[in-house]
Amino acid sequence: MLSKEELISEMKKRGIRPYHKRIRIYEYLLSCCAHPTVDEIFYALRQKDFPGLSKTTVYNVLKLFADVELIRAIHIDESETRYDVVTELHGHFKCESCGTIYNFAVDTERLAATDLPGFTIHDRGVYFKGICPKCLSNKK
Amino acid sequence: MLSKEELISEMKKRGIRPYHKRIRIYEYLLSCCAHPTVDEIFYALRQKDFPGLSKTTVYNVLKLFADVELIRAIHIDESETRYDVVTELHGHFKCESCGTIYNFAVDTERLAATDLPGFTIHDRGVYFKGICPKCLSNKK
DNA sequence: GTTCCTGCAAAAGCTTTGCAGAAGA
DNA sequence: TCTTCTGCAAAGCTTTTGCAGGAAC
Repeated sequence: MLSKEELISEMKKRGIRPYHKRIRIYEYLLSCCAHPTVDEIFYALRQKDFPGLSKTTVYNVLKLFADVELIRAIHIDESETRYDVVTELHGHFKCESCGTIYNFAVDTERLAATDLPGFTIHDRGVYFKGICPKCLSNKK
Repeated sequence: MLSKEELISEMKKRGIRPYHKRIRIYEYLLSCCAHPTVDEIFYALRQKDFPGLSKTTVYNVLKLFADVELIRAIHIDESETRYDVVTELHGHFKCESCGTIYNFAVDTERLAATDLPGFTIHDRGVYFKGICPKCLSNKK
């Protein structure tokens, strides 16, 4: 977990200004181990920090963060964009029962070696869907 | 490429009725090497075969096909669902410049072995983004 | 003081739903 | 005939846009 000063220098490094709300949204993304939707971020911060927060601002900030590659948008399913702080490559598993998204390790070497001659790759995503162990045991 | 009879038996095998429009939509998906959006399918078929075709019908049929796993929905990007006939596992590369989606081979064995103990996996997707060779050479 | 952000409201996609009429079995 | 599908219109969602007021530098 980065300190507030590190968050700020991380933003400045990427050429965006460390406004108060941006910092809180970034902090929330880092502290929240899940992969929140815009709604989750919006309601959590409005309740905790900014009663007058607008959803538009959340959209604006997330879009800005994604543009400077501070975060990554995840489109594992239709009709809900989720966000993830950028770290090393990993896969996302979405449980079709409870909706939770889990991270898992992927073999970066192997994935990098796939047959795309002459292609410039900017982004790689690995998405699995199924049922998580928690939901499987609940059904029994 | 499957014959019409094969298409029909493929549908019956999965418990759905081989109506005329369903067959044509299925044929279109098989003949169209790209990964069409609902709009592409809709306009192509309305022009060629069914002047009175409704977009609702296209949505309905695609949803039905996906439910019986005749096709697969691809969510590589926000705001546009694309469709792919189900074959063996492969990756999708979306060109950020021209929007084309290319297939590529992925190492199924390796992907299957990732660390998800106790998870039931129904669907696996590998999505890359970047610039395709065609667009790269156009820029030069 | 000037620039840039925030937030409201409205608009813009894409997709789903409800229902009456039509087609298929 | 009876079931199931089709298509229109309207609604539902998420996300984007325009613009005025306000905060930051």
